[in-house]
Amino acid sequence: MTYNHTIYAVLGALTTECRTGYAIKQLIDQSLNHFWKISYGQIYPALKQLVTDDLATIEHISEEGKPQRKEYHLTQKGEDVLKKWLEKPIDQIPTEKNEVLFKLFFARHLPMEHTIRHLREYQKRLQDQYSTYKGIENMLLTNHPKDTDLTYWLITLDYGKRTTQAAIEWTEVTLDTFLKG
Amino acid sequence: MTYNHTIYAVLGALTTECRTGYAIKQLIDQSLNHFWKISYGQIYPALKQLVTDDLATIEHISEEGKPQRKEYHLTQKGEDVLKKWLEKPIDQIPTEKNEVLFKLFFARHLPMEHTIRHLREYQKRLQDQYSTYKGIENMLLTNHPKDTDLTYWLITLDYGKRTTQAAIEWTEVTLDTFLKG
DNA sequence: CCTACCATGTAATTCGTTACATGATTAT
DNA sequence: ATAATCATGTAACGAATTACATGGTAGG
Repeated sequence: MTYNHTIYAVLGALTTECRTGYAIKQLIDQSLNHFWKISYGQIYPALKQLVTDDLATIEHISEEGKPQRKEYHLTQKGEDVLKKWLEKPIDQIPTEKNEVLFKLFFARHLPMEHTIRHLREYQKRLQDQYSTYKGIENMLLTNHPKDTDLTYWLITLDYGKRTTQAAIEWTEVTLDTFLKG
Repeated sequence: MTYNHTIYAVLGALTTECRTGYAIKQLIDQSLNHFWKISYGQIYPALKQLVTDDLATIEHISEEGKPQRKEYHLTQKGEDVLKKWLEKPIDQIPTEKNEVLFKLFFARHLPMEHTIRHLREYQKRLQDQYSTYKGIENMLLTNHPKDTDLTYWLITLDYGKRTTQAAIEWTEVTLDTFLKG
């Protein structure tokens, strides 16, 4: 039996304190945002399937003064399925679809101003992204200094910082060649 | 009227000497491979739509001793639609889905060997990718020294090289922390 | 002969986003 | 009041991959 990435993402999220679909969405948005995205349209059907396939149990909870919610917990089978997948070698290096490079490539016979504008805009966004990473990093270091998970979180952040920094440097040298060359 | 990226990719390809669906696939696989992918299942329906919408003309060609083929040429309208899109600001910075970071994040309570294995495997692939970029670069510099398109090709290659190099460095420092720390 | 390459296409399936729909609670 | 947050879901749509199906030509 083979599952898709969404299932593993939800299984993974359920190894943390996240117990509801809502909380899973939050976790992934906040912690994995720069290398993984997910929508409610994926999460809720996935949770349903987990229960059907005995990978998780569901618990309906109605607490006084709180909205009704459904808490999910991994079963042994669920943990096994996740672990097995985590051990498996990585399939593909997926190609990121980069619209800037795409436009750059096909704009080679068009006026250079457009390209320069795109590059400046892209640079700005990359810089914002970099600032966001730094912000999260500082937040983590001051607010969660004991957490053992911290290391792993910082490692994925470091990846984002390094690749973003490299992309920023690319925009700099590329803008230089266009403006000076 | 708004089109999807596939349409623009095919329009863009038709600004080069590519005239058939087969040639378009080859161009994108060879030149845009590190930031764009496409399949025949996208190309042929797109070409059909281009003709329907008057963005391209079709020409059935039967040459002696050659397989039958269909040559497409951009119309003025096609060129206009492409140019207009190329000028438009970039929508989104899409999040690349990174399975290594994903597994790393969720494997934080699992034995470290798995993670180290994944990192080494990833590093190897990144190094291969980097070599490929260098290979293409050298090929371009020796074989197409006059081409004006060359600059743009080299620029997109440079992006790939820089971000890949940054990712390689990340694997190095991360492996270090796991092995020494 | 057989493999590689040139060439075109469709259908099924999977995957993901977006819009829609609902409703309780908390803080301002 | 009302906005923000917590909470759950479905339906429609769009996009992309994969498998399938076909057939010619060139070179070893």
